[in-house]
Amino acid sequence: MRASQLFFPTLREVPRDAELISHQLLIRGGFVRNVAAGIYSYLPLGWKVHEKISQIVREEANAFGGQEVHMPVLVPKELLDETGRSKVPVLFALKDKNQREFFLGFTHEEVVTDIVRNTISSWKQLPLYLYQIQTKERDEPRPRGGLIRGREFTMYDGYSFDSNEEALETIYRENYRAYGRIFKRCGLEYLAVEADPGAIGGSENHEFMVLTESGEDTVLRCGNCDYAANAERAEIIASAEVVAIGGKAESSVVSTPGAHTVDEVAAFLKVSAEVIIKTIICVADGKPIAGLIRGDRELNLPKFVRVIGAKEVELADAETVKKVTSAPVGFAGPVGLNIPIYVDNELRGSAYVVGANEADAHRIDVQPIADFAVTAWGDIRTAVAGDACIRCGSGVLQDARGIEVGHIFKLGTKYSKDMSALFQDEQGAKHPIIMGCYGLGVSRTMASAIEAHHDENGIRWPITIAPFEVGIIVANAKDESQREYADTLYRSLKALGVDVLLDDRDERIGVKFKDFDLIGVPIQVVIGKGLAGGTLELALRRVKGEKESIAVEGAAETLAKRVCDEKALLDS
RNA sequence: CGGGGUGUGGCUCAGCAUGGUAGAGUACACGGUUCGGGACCGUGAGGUCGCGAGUUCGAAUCUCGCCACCCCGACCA
Repeated sequence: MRASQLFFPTLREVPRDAELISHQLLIRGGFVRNVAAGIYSYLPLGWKVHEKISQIVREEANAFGGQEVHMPVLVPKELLDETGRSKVPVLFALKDKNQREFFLGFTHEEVVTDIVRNTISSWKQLPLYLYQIQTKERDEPRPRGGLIRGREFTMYDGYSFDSNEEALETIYRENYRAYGRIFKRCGLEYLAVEADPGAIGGSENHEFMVLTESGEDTVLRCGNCDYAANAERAEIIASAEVVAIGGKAESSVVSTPGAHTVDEVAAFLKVSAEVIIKTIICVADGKPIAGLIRGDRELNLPKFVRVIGAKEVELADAETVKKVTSAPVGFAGPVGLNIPIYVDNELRGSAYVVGANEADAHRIDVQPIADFAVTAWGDIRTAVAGDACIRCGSGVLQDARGIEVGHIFKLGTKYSKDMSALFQDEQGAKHPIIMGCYGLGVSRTMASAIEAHHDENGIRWPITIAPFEVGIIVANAKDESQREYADTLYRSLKALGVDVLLDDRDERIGVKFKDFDLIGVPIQVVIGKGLAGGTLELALRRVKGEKESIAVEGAAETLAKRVCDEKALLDS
């Protein structure tokens, strides 16, 4: 491509509405343009990157026997009624001219299961793996960060169909490995972590996180074994035993005027947050309950739901808190509380500080069981760095930030049962097909790559997903010999299969450097004053400030080889 | 959905407190000078000041309502 012909409207300044670096650079580099909240158009450069990522995903899915299909964006309501998912809140809904109801596809389990149940009837037709790379529509409560979380985005979604658990295990591992290869080829450092399955259900599942400082998720991994989990999901080893009760000081109420938060209470009483207990009033399936955790910890709602066996748990509003504790928010405590009290495993000590259930007062020297009834103990707090590893017991968890770019699930028979997708075994007996689903955010991977690879001048695309592999800069567009040679080199590189951008614009060289750095051309060649002496300059975007000299003689071959070398660094 | 913020040529912003009919930089067009890291001079074109009411002789500016977008939280299949 010649830059003079290429539509890539770069921006000098940071767009006002873009906060995240990937969002800023995608817009500044002319990759995407915003249309509405969470909805973007891809311009030529953006689409090239998008398609390069898609192609890598496609190749890896095909490699384990995946077959590409393409399902519709419009999904009839009746199909989602079969699994009850027509009530999912993020659905975009619309009607056709006959008032028939449709949704815009947010994921395609029902659609693909419908295809399979109408075509598959025997164990001999399994296994089957179908996938698509398609636009998904979700009316997210809060789109954010450009391509990181959009309402319209591109997702790879794969679906496996098997007749037995072993086969599901096999295809699940195939996907697990393929995802690893995909992110590696895209030049991304990733981590597969155990995760909460959420409402999609199923048993085993893994999230694939791209590790970057700006990630919105916290992941924990063991320094000793290979355990890794989303911090939300990571389990915590229960304390060995309950400390014996007896001989402890009588609890008493002290005045703590204006101290609502743990920090304020800790400062006022001159104690550490570790000896303060947070009493968090929640509503579980309509009934108030209390969850007790250490002052410096976070209550983990998914864990809490499992411990108490409720369908749904949410934080109580201020009014409920007042009704239950007869005190304003900030002074709730377990002593004298007349609702079920669940206590985090960690709180096995004595002499805690808790709220006194009256304004501006806390109670000190409190011990669970001795001073209040414990409905049940449980793991209800969110794990943090420093906690012991649940798997090996000896390692300590370390934290990192990540962006969730993929999530794979063993679904089991959840959807096949709801939709009667059955197969007959060798004996002729009918069973629901065993399924798995595998999602990978293509557009989110694109943004994540920028989050992971950028500097103050712009994007540093890994060469495998860069919009161009090599960029040629003509230093002086008015120099006939430079222009002619650049054109020759450009044609030679194209003939060698190199994806090359020739900057033949009548611009000062500074403009060209800035644009190339901004859009992230990985290998940059300058045809300048050295041409007369038989040399060109070569710079790598990923290496800062270094230029090397290469010979004009065989330059195209030299560059083509460099492209291969750079790719090999990622593919090894 | 709760909290905060922002809407003024394509882009980034000033002007608003104390109303008098819109300005800079950049980008764009033309001319000239430049030419190895976003050049300089000159000329020119480009704006229903988010939308709608209201107050006023007069509203970008004051009042009320609405909308859009961004950030934090809730949520996130």
